[in-house]
Amino acid sequence: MSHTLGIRQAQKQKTRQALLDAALGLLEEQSLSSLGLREVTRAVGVAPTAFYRHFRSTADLGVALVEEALGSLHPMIRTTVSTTDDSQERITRAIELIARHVDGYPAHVRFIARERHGGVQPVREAIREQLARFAQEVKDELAEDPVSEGWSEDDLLMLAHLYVDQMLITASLFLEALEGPAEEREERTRNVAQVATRQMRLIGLGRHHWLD
Amino acid sequence: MSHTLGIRQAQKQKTRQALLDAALGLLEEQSLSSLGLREVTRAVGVAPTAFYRHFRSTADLGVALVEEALGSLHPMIRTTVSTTDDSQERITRAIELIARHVDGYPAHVRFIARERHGGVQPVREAIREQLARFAQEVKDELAEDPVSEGWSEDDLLMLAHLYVDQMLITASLFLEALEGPAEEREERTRNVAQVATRQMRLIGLGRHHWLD
DNA sequence: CCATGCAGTTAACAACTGTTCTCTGTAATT
DNA sequence: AATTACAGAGAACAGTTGTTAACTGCATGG
Repeated sequence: MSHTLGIRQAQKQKTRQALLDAALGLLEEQSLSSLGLREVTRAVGVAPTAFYRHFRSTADLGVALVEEALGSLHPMIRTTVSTTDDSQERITRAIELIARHVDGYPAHVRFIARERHGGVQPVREAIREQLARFAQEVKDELAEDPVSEGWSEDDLLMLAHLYVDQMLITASLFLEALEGPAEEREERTRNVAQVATRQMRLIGLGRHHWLD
Repeated sequence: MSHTLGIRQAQKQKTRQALLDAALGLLEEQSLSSLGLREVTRAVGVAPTAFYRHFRSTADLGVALVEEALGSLHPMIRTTVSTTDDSQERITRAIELIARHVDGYPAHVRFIARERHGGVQPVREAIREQLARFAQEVKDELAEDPVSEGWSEDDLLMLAHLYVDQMLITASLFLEALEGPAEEREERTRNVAQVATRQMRLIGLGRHHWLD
């Protein structure tokens, strides 16, 4: 059903993407609420007014960035949790997946971590919504596990939220490890991985003894 | 050793506090990186240049706010964790303590949650530092518990960080529950408390079976 | 092939920003 | 009582911001 969109719409989406990319870059050293529309267009090399052809405001652009960033996070979380029962190696692999994702999309991870509690209400809302959907999916994934037999829906959801939050915290810590001086970067990354792994293991233990 | 500071210095600290309070108020609907110095002085009713008598920049003010906000959070966390072994009632009481604190200092909680991953590096650093100190204290508190016998220092610290992060998440959720429309506020608050309590219980379970 | 639609431009606006310099009043020191 | 220190005021600066209007060129659909 996909129509090869004309040279016109193609160019439009190209500049739109350029605006998103430029914004994401500028947001490495500030938050969305201080991001100026002119700042973005200047970075792209386009007139300030062109901005309005794509977004109503920077808040609007922020919401679009949420879709993009959590769209890329989406498959990561699913595979992560589907491999996360309690076994040591599987947890290690899940943590590695997170680390790999942070390596691949650091700006996305930073954006979500920063704007989740940031100063722009519509963006917070969008992130909250997406994370709730993630938690729901994680819950469904958990429900299929034999370990979850006898669990109430509420308890499955509370564990799912615990997992999701834990993943975001871990991702943010990996990001911090990347940002510092390059010398001890590897050591810091290893340390984050080690701590996160053990926290996951502890949560997994709690999960197994939940129905006592 | 405390000298009754003169009428001069008293007035100075008064306006300084007024600047901090005004800033905290303005930060309810934006993040620090977009907070203007003029905006703050205007809210206090003081000349823009007066700002420089107290802070070098808004980032500097932000660091001062971290001290204030986490200074008020400090006793809460200590008492919270000292009452957090696994027993059901004690966990419930700890969660209530958090809820009470969020009720008492919502702006502080919002500020920390928002700027922890925010766009101003020195402020992020200050928060990171303070939270690391908290984790250290929690570790010391945990070490005295008989349940922690046989635990390595590293494992105690990783559990401490888990607790601290969990507290911040819970506090932020309580805040969100307060912010919405007043009608179902109580229900949302109860729900947050319930979920947080069970997550704490699960972590407590994992803690007890750590050495298997 | 021509008329229309629309992405992007140019110019201008009032309002705002951080920062500097100069000045004033008064509490504190001598 | 005279002098100093210093919190805060006032005015001015160059630069920035979001938004509006009228425009231009070109891909598109009739």
